[in-house]
Amino acid sequence: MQSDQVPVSAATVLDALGDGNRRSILERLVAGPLPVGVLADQLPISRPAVSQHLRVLKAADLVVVSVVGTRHLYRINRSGLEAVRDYLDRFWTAALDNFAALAEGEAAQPADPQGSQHRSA
Amino acid sequence: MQSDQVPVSAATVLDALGDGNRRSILERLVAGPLPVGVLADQLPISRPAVSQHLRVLKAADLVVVSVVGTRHLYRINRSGLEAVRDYLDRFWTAALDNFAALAEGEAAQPADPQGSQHRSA
DNA sequence: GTCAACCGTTGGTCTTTGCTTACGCTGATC
DNA sequence: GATCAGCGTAAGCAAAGACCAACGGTTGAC
Repeated sequence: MQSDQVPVSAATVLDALGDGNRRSILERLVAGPLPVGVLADQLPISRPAVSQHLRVLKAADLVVVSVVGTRHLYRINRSGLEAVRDYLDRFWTAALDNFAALAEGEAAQPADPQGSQHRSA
Repeated sequence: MQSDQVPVSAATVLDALGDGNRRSILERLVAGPLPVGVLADQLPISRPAVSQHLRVLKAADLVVVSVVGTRHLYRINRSGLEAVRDYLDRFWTAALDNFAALAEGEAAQPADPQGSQHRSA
């Protein structure tokens, strides 16, 4: 019910993508739909653990499931990816604006020795 | 040394973005560069906690710091965002290919009652 | 030189969360 | 109807990590 009308929040998707095993699951699903048991065989965790990760990924609209008999085929979904892309684009454009504003500020008063000398601690 | 030549891995960036407080920090920095103390005042966590989060964000190339006297001004950086965009684009195109391949398969043998009836658990 | 402001780091505590074992349910097969 | 394959869920436990207080270091002001 939450996979079509209401888009998931970017926070939910990023929390889902914040785990290495969940990213591994998605990378396996890139090659094509897979059932839970096959995913568990390809990962160093048990099948219930995979099932729990898939629940998180499904809540984030990153995967969809097709029930075929007793097999649950999971497949990558684009809805979750859209939410992240939009979220990141906000920072992207904002970083551009910040950089432009900073360049203007430095052009206005170019005398800033320390600010322009060291860039990383 | 890691902020320019060698791009950070998408895993590092996604792990960094997997925390709500770190995302809040980035959202504050969208409006412009801020020192650590001001960030801590705007967030429900202490200043050392903010400092630790900033260390993670800096390792992920999501922020850069400009030292001005005793003040450390943090600003959003695009390098980390690029890594995530590239990573997500892999899934994006792969999901498209999967969908195309699946459509071909269904067109080849459209007789699949259960597979097309229930789509979500 | 002295003091204050600002920040990074460390040690320790506690919450979060990821994993496994055990169990129950559904659908296919005979 | 009985049996088996394939999953999801709940409970308990261990590892990860997020948090704070205290400390030390550096810079600027006087």
